[in-house]
Amino acid sequence: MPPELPEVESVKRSLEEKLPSGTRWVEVILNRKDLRVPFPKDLRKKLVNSEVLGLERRAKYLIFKRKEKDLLSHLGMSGTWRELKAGETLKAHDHLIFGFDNGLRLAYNDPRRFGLVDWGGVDSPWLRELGPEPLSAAFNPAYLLQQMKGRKAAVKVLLMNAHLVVGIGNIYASEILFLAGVKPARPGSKITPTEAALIVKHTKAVLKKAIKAKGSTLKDYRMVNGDSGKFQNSFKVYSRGGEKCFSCGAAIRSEVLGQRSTYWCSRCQK
DNA sequence: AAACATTCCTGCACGC
DNA sequence: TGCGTGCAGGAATGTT
Repeated sequence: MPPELPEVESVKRSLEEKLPSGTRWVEVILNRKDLRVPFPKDLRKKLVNSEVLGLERRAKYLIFKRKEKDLLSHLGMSGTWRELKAGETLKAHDHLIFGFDNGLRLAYNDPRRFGLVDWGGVDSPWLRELGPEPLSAAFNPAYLLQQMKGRKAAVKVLLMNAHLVVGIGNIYASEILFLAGVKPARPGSKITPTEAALIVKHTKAVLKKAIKAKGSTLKDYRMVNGDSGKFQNSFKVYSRGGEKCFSCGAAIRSEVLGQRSTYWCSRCQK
């Protein structure tokens, strides 16, 4: 459930309140042996009695920092971490349970199992090859323009490429390009310096707004306490195929691009 | 019942 | 030629 950057960031923040630095694992229960990849064999042994030093987010990964190896969690398409209330019975697809010495109990639920839980810090294979964070100074117009140069892939597909920039998925890619006034199918090589600057500006703006709204809940995504995000109420184009553009009134178009449904206004976006 | 918020892998085409 | 890179397509899976 928390697929894109704002959702993972919101999960991280909601979890931080409940997991102060120094909290220790006291319970680790595996209800199956794998998600997208196998759980580490020694997960229980290595976690129990160790401390959570803090939580971090890199791209769409949630990181439990420890003195020992860090623990990574990726939520795939349908993963959630939720707090288990006292006496709460487990649900279908509660694959992993963590208990902590402050009484917090967490369940990782993931029907489709595209998520993963594995060891790994910033230098791990999971994180090593990733591009810059979109909210960092490294993601700037000059960088984006250079990355777009000579590439014939659609700008939307490139924006969703984690080697180029992380954290942008199918929802926010459409939203960003609408605000930037750029058609999603435009080849990267055709992006002008002015457009690159607009894309960078609106990427940062939309992601920040979405984080403030605690992400977008389409169906599964929830924060640790079960709350929904609110940013879905602010979508300008995503999931609005056939509806009127809020800016110009034209019908929002929808087409599959790079195997993902894509939404845009053919009048506002060039 | 086709679609789905993600990522990784394969295979082909192109260019040096 | 051979190699590296970019890009398209497919797969993993359960739910609605």
